Amino acid sequence: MVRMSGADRRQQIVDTAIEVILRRGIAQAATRDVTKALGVGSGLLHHYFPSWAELRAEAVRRAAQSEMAEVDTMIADLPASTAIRCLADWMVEDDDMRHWRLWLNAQDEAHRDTLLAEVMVTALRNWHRMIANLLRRACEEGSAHIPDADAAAWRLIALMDGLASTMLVKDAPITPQVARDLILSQIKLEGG
Amino acid sequence: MVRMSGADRRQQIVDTAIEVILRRGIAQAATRDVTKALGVGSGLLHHYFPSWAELRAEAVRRAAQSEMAEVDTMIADLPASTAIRCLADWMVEDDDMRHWRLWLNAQDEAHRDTLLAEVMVTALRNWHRMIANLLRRACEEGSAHIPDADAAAWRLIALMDGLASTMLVKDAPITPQVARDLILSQIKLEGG
DNA sequence: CATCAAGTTGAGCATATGCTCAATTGAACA
DNA sequence: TGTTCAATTGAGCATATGCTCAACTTGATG
Repeated sequence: MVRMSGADRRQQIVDTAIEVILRRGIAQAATRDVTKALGVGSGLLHHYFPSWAELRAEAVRRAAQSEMAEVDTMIADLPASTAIRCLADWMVEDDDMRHWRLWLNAQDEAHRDTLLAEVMVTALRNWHRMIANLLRRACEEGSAHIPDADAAAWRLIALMDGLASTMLVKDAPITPQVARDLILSQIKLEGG
Repeated sequence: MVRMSGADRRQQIVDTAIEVILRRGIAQAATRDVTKALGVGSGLLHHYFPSWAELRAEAVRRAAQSEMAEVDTMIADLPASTAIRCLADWMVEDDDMRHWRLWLNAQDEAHRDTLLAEVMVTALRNWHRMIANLLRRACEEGSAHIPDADAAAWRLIALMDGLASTMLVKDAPITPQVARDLILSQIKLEGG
């Protein structure tokens, strides 16, 4: 095996863990999947991460961060009203729902895993801040009248979570198209 | 071991499976937990159920049915406006969130398990019908003006799901009290 | 070139899980 | 009383997982 510096190897392991988790789902992903994908021995993984729980949490943290950053740049230069519609589209266009799968699986696993819980709470707060700010911007730009942007943001986030969770069930009554419409109608209800 | 008729034993096994699943969570519940709780051999379980997946699906189906029935009788004789507030309270008062845990875990597991997916889709449809009817009743009784009760019901269900899922995470920013307020404000937004 | 710290290995332990199957038990019935 | 068959047993197989640890390898350093 090629020899790497500690920092690089660590990074590479996290990257691979993200891929594995996206492919197999959090509950099904195992340390062996990661070491196999990297072609390294099992001991190497534990040399850098004391436990699978820690690696997993780190992977989810990084995945969540990069996803947030992606959306942030996507909507940064758009008028708020456009950005909001973009967000609804983006939620549905996620190919094969991979990112939603990651997010929802992680949320479920977080009910049992303290490390993951911390990661999810942080990510959740970040999403809330971003969406609440977006709603406030819409008000300032005159394209919306939302009395309580914080509450509205929580409602929107919960709605998206709930819809996504249902969409992922086979033959669910909620299709991506329906979900998108429900989100847009919710935004109208909020005063958008 | 006491000898039982096939039908009774089957029933008893499902009952015990529900208890075990409520206590340990779906992902953590194992056949051994059920047989141990019953004090029977492992073979007995597989004599009545071809696989753990089938028993598990049956247990979730029955749990969901009895929970729906419970709520149904709770709100049947109330005025719609009161019933709606009752529902919001009921969601939050679930002691230790056991039933939400079951519902959310099952939904997550349903992403991978076809049998569970069928159960969840049926349960979801039932909940939607019940809530949509409740909203329509509120309109008839003059306590609400909701243009599209079906869409409103989907939004409410998704909102509850999303809020519950967040609430279950340790140190989450959404407390039961906040969740209750968000649901009630959502109902107002819908025209209730 | 010798040394040494750090990267790396992988067999293997401990544990957990679903499920099988040959054997045993007991209740109902003739 | 004896027969029959469904109910029941439980050791054990196959598989999967996280993690350990003694040993090995390699690149940098003096």
